[in-house]
Amino acid sequence: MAEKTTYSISELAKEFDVTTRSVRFYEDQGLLKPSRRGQTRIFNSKDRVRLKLILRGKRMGFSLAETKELFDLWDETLTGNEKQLLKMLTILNNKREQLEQQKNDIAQAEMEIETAETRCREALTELQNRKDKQETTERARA
Amino acid sequence: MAEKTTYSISELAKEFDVTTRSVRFYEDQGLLKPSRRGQTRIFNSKDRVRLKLILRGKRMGFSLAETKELFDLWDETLTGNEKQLLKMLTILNNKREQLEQQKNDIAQAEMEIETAETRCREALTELQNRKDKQETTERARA
DNA sequence: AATTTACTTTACGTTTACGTAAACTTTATC
DNA sequence: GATAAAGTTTACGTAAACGTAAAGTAAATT
Repeated sequence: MAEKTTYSISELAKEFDVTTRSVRFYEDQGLLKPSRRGQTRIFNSKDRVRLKLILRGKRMGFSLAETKELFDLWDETLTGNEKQLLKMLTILNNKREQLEQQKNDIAQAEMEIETAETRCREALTELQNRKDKQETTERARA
Repeated sequence: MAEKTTYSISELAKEFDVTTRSVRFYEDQGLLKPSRRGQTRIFNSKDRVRLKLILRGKRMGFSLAETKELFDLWDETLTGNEKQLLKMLTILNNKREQLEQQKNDIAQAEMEIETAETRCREALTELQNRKDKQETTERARA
């Protein structure tokens, strides 16, 4: 079972549930660099990985520009001298800190969700109790 | 040391490092509801909490509209009937799933950062080795 | 009293991330 | 060979989240 190595625009769009418009836009912004057969775009597996990263970035609140910056930097790094490599290391550390912040945010949010849920359930049983009580008084009157 | 209960717009802006413009915009969009003394906005601690939540939401990739929806829903829930409460519970579950997704995203990102860092370090020692080698050959020639 | 400082409203401008329509070409299918 | 299906470019439109400028008010300071 060989790995598929090229993709059409609609294949990628379908797989990641985005519009072809979006994919073209990402190319326009320099985030994807498909080759061409005639006019038609041909995406390879590197493009596919990048698309995945773009979307994950979005979910994490990154702008396309930020994601592009990362891509570019990484490309530079690969061909890079010592300075580039060191720069990349500091950037990676920054990203790490960002991720820590996000983990804290998520943990907080989870706690708040639990609190909210507890309150909801309490309010529900409260309502339930009142209903029960009303029913018994009604029965008493009968 | 009593808790501070009211805040000016600039106090809040400074504390959370946003512009007053943003704070006014959030009010405009119905996310904050400060009272007034004359024309001047007076924010209470509930507003302060909400501002904090707004910003955390942003870091987590939520739009203002989404955050507002949550605020509104929670307000309704507090005064709410059974239907509202049940609706809130399902929404809380959805949020939980979103958070799970984000945790996965973060975990992935962390792994990729580690990989990237490793490659960087390898490339660096590689460069270092070449430099050392060159120096020794130079010394040999002397 | 004059000025500075902090606020206010109104309103137009800007960037990001696409949507949508129009008009055209290439490729696949009957 | 006609027609549909998928792809293309060009270009204008839009919603979100503010920035920024203008012009005025209120409160504090000198």
